[in-house]
Amino acid sequence: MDRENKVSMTVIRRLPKYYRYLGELLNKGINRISSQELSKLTGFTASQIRQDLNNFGGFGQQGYGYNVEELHRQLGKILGLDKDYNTVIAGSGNLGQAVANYKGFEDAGFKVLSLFDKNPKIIGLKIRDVEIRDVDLMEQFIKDNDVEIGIITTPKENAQDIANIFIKSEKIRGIWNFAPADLTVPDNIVVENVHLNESLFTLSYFLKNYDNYNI
Amino acid sequence: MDRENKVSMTVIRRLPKYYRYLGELLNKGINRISSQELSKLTGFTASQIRQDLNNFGGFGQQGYGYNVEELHRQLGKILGLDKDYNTVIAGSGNLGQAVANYKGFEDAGFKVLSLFDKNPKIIGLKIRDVEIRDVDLMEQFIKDNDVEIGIITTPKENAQDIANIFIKSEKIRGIWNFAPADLTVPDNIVVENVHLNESLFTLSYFLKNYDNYNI
DNA sequence: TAGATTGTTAATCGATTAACAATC
DNA sequence: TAGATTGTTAATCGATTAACAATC
Repeated sequence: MDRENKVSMTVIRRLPKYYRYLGELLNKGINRISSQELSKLTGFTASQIRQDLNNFGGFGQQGYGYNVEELHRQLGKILGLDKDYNTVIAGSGNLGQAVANYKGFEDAGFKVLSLFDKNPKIIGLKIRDVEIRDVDLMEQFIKDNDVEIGIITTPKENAQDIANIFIKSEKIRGIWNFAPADLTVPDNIVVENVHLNESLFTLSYFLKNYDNYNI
Repeated sequence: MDRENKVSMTVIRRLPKYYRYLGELLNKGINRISSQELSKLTGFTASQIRQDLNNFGGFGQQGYGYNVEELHRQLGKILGLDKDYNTVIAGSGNLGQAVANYKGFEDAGFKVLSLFDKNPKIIGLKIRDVEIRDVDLMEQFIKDNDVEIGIITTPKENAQDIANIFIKSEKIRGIWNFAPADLTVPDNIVVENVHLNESLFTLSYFLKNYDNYNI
């Protein structure tokens, strides 16, 4: 990683898509790809793809292109997918359970150690071997189990309180926030938001303004 | 809406956030806000906020700022939230159920008429008054009920097949896709993706490369 | 009126695209 | 070697920020 000039957010947000397509190519047994072919798959221009990748190093070879397996592994490393992460989920409703069940996450090295909730009716239940515990036990659990990532799937009213517990634990380095609220956290904690409302409203915008965008 | 020069994607993606904060201000009974105050809330610059809003018209007043209620309503209209939408959910696992249960969507005018699945064990169940039906009945259901939005919460293997049913129905105008796959659809259908993997991988990137970004 | 804040133009900054020499 | 395709520089395009006259 180049410490001098940090890579821009627009580039970083494209990396997971490259990674996904390279994984699919790998599964198909394809072991070589050019920026032009990758352009057809991803919809980004070949020029942009080469620019993006060269932020991290010269992974290609003139006249040949890129080795799929090599590039996939390199991108995985760049994205931090070469290690495992312990996570907990705060909020054990449908969304929390959906995240806990999502096979793709475990495959990528994200391990859900426990769910938490404040509803006594569901505390003690198990979701795919993972127990739902009382949220009052969460801070200690995080400390005891070296949990690095906290996932918030509570209603928005409780999101900041949960974030505060994460902060207080002094173990959580990243928060994956599904609540439609902007969290206040110290500088050393990374927050990634999944704001479903905002996504749906964008869809709705394009439905309404369709005529302006397609002809 | 200005038919001449269409508004850029970067602007559109900020609108839901404005809308959310204005809604919160409205609930607090605040009826006036300046671009500078809105800047403090949203994190966008005051200049950018004024630029963004002026894509759609002059909603403010010199020396005063913006009327919260008026701006909130205008943004709702711009985002197409001034009407209701009928939706169906294909894939009735945890994620589909989570979406069906999400109170905020119904409040915003998105009505889930039915869930669908191919698993006989869950067909017939009800999620909050909404029945899970056999996916084989989906196309006809969409036609019979004027469904405009199709939501895909199936595994990625089935996502394109579901999209094809949506297309075939000739009623669906927008697809909200939660499967980690890029769908192929005709030009007249809008697709909005929620790629949870990509979001999580971005978080993971920043955890790994934290040192380059803070200090 | 005086003060505040918009709407809008101009300047800057950053991201994308084009082009091509390097080289496998 | 000839052809293909990268890595990288330069040109273009678009988005953000700064500045300020207009005006409530």
